[in-house]
Amino acid sequence: MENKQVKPPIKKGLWKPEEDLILKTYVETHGEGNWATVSEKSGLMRGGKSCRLRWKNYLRPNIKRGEMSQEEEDLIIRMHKLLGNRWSLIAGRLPGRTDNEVKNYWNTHLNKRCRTGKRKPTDPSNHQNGNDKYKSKKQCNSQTTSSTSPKSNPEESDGKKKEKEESTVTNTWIQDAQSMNYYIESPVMPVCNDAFVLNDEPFIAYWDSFVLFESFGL
DNA sequence: AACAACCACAACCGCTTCACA
DNA sequence: TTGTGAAGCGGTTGTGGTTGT
Repeated sequence: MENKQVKPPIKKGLWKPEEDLILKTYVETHGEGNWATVSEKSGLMRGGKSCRLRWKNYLRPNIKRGEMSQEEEDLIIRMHKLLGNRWSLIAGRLPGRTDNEVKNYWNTHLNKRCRTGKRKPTDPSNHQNGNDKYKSKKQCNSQTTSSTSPKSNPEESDGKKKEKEESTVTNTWIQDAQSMNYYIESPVMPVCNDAFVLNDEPFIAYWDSFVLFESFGL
């Protein structure tokens, strides 16, 4: 009974800089993947999930930190209208941004604004100064931009989910799009928005989201 | 100065999906 | 085809800084 190996307790809570350094060094040396062994072999007393999340959201190269630009913000709003809470998909269209960051930003900034119908003024100066009440708080890991990892291309693996979501996502998107004055034009897309329903089935549900995005010029 | 309330963000949890034997 | 472990995802909670009283 007692010969079971007692696992060391998994550490939780905020990551310390030295832990970041250990994880970063380890992943840069050995590569991503197999997160369960990363925590063991690196000596970090963290769960594999925690390591993966920390790497993905903060330590990975090309992570973009700091305030969202007006363009990014608009994109999030528009895509959320189309896709709902598909944060990984939305983040996939924002180079350097993570799903967690997009989700947090939505929940803290955009959600309430959209609910109240207010929009942030487009004045760029407002962007630098506005809402930076807490800006200096946690900006320790600033990096520059680039693309997301190729492995987790959410748009490809997303086909199966679509059917499940079609009732919630697609039923209103045309109305939303129209209300936002989008003009949909695509080689494979009928010009008339009303033509998206085939035999009671929303036509859009069978599309790859890529087509959807391209159609909106995103 | 002290404390409570508020806010933004980091991290965790549980479920789902994927990959592979 | 099926079982299993790893990875991914989204919702929720925790943490710590700022502001107001």
